[in-house]
Amino acid sequence: MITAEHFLSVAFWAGELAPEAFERARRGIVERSFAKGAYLWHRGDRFDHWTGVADGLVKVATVSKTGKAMTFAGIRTGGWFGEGSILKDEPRQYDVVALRDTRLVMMNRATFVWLLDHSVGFNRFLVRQLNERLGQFMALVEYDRTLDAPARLARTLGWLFDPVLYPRAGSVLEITQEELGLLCGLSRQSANEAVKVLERKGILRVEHGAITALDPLRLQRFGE
DNA sequence: CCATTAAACACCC
DNA sequence: GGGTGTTTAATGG
Repeated sequence: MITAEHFLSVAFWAGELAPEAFERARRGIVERSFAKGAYLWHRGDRFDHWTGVADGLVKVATVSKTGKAMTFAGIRTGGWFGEGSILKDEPRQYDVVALRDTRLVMMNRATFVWLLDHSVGFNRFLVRQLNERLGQFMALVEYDRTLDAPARLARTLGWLFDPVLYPRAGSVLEITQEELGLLCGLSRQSANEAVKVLERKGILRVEHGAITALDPLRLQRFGE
């Protein structure tokens, strides 16, 4: 179980819950740490928790039958994910890997279902999040075939600066170019090159181990 | 061939 | 020490 302050600090949507729902949610959450490189779960696992990133960075990916790696999303501190498997009560569809040392907060299924049945605030949050994700996945369709390296990196970054998914995130993201490469399927050199192209275009600023988004909206739509 | 990447190295926060 | 910029050799489409 986690404290009320901690809950509020890792779940921006917790503020939308009525007192009873807030308390139920808090009691249904436990925290757990994962080392860099560790799998939070594999495709096919039964993992009965809805999950938030309290601190860290995580990659949601799969490998196709032909062996091709495919990244669906990166989740940074403050992000919540995995509601699909809980809602449908089915095994995980994707692998999830910690790209750096990461602390997770995990809500058990019974609590999630109770919130779904009793909390309007929780449902509003979920609908908003699912709708936003839908938009991202539609953008993924053209991602692989038609976009060059800078455009792919820009969009990957755009998701990490999504104001609906990360309303308190601000414009600075602590991320290394190696981690960025892992997220969008580029080598470190290519990620470095792509990031400099985008800096020259004035839509972001590169710092040591961090990226500042000067224009988050243009990041998401880059290459359109 | 050309493009990309892994590996190795030297800087610098 | 970890992250970054660059070179070089290997790799693969």
